[in-house]
Amino acid sequence: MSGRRRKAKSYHHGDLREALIAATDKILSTRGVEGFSLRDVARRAGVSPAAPAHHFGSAAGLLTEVATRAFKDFTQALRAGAERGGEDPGERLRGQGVAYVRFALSQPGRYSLMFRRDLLLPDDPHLRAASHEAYGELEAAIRRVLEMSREQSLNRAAQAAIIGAWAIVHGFASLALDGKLAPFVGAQALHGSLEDLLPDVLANYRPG
Amino acid sequence: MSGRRRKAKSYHHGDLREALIAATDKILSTRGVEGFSLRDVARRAGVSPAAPAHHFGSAAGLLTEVATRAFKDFTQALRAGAERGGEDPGERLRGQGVAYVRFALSQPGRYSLMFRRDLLLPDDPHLRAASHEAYGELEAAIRRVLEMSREQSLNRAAQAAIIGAWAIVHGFASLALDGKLAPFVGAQALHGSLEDLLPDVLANYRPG
DNA sequence: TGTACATCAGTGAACGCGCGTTCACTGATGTAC
DNA sequence: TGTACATCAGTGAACGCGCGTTCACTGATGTAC
Repeated sequence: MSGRRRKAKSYHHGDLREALIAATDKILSTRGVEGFSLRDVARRAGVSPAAPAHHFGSAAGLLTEVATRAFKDFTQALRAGAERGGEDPGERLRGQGVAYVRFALSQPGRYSLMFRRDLLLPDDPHLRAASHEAYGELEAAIRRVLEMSREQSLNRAAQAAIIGAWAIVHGFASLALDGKLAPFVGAQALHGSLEDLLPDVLANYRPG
Repeated sequence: MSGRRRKAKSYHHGDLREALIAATDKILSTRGVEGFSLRDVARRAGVSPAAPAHHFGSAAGLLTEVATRAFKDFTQALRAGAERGGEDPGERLRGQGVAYVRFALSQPGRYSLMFRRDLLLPDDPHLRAASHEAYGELEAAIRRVLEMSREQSLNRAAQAAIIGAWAIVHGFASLALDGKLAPFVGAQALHGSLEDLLPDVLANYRPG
C-alpha cells in the first residue's frame, strides 16, 4: 500500500514534495530567510521552476509547510527543555527559556521564518495549530509558576507573566542574531559565551 | 551666510538632501522598511532615479543617514523616559523601558530600520556613534539600579542585567509589531491596551 | 560691471538582474475492461 | 494478457515586474579677474 508509494523512485522525481522541503531547509540554514527563492529551491531539487507550484501552489505555500514543521520541532524542544527542569516550576520555566534561545540560535533561518507573517499563509490551519501548540508550552510553564490550573482563565498578572517570559527570550535571541550583543562577548566564540550568560539573565525575571 | 543657503530655493532643487530624507521617513512610516526603494524616494522628491546617488552614494548610504537620525531621536526618548522616573533607580529603568516600547510601537518603520544591518553601512562612524549613545542610556539606567559608578567595569551580573533589560523591551516591541500579542488584546485597540499591560510586564524584571 | 570659466546638482536612457507565476505541452504511470 | 484511456507530475519558454546603479550629458550657479 504505502510501500508501493515509497518504492517509486524516478517516474518523474520520486518524492519531489519532500525534496523541495529539504532544499528549503538547506537554504534557510545556510543563507537565511532572505536567501530563499522558489527558483533556487527548484534548481536544487533538479526540477523546473514551475514544478513547485504543483505541490504547494505558491512560494508562500511551501514556506508555510516548512514553518509548520519548524514550529513542531520547536514545541518539542520547549517541552524537553521544561522537562530538564524537573519538578520545580521556576526551574522548568528557565529550562524552557534556555531551550527557546538555543533553538533560535542554532537554527536562525527556521526561527526567523516562523515570525515572517509576510512570507507565509498566516491563515493556514496547520500553521496556526502548530504555532498555537508552541505557545501552549509557554503558557503551561507560567501556569505552573503561578499555581494556576489549566481551567482558570488568564488574569492580568498571568498575561503579563506570559508576555514577559516570551519577550525576554525572544528579545535575547533576536538581539543575539542581529549581532547587537557582540560587544558583550568580546573576542570569544559568540554563542558559547552568550548562552553561558543566559541563565543569569533569566534569573532576573521573576513573575509573581 | 547660512541665510544665503536657506534662501536658495530652486536652482536645481533647493535642498534635495533633506527632501530625500523626508521622503524616506514618509515611506518608513506608511509602508515600513520593506516598502522602501530608492527609485520610489526619488519619485516622491520629484527627481530622477540617479539623483540620490549624488548625495548619499547608494541606497544604503541614505538609509544609514536616516537610521542615524532615528537613533538620535531614540536616545532622546529614552532619556526623557528615564527622567519621568524621577530619582528612584527602579522607576527610572521602568520609565525608560516604557519609552523604549512606545518609540518602537509608534515608529515601527524607523525602529525596524535601526536593526537592519543588512540595509545599512554598519561601519559608518556616525551610525555607530548614534547607536552607541542609545545603548549608553540603557547601561546608565542599569548602573543606577546596581549602584555602580560610571567607572566600574561591568561584571557578569551587570552584563546580565543590561542584556535582560534590553531583551525584555526589545522582545515585547518585536512581538507586538509582529502581531504575536494580538490574542491578548482581544477586540480592543491594539497598542493602547498592550501599553497598559507593559508596566506589569516590566515589574517582573528585577535585576540584582 | 562684464566676461570667461569652473563647479556641481540633476537628467534620462540604458544596463543586467533574478524573481514568481502562467501557459500549453508531454510523457510516464495507473486503471478499467 | 492486452489494449485504450485517464490521470497527473513535471517541462520549458515566456510574461511582466521593479529594482540599484552606470553613464555621458546639460544647464544653472558661483567665482576670479
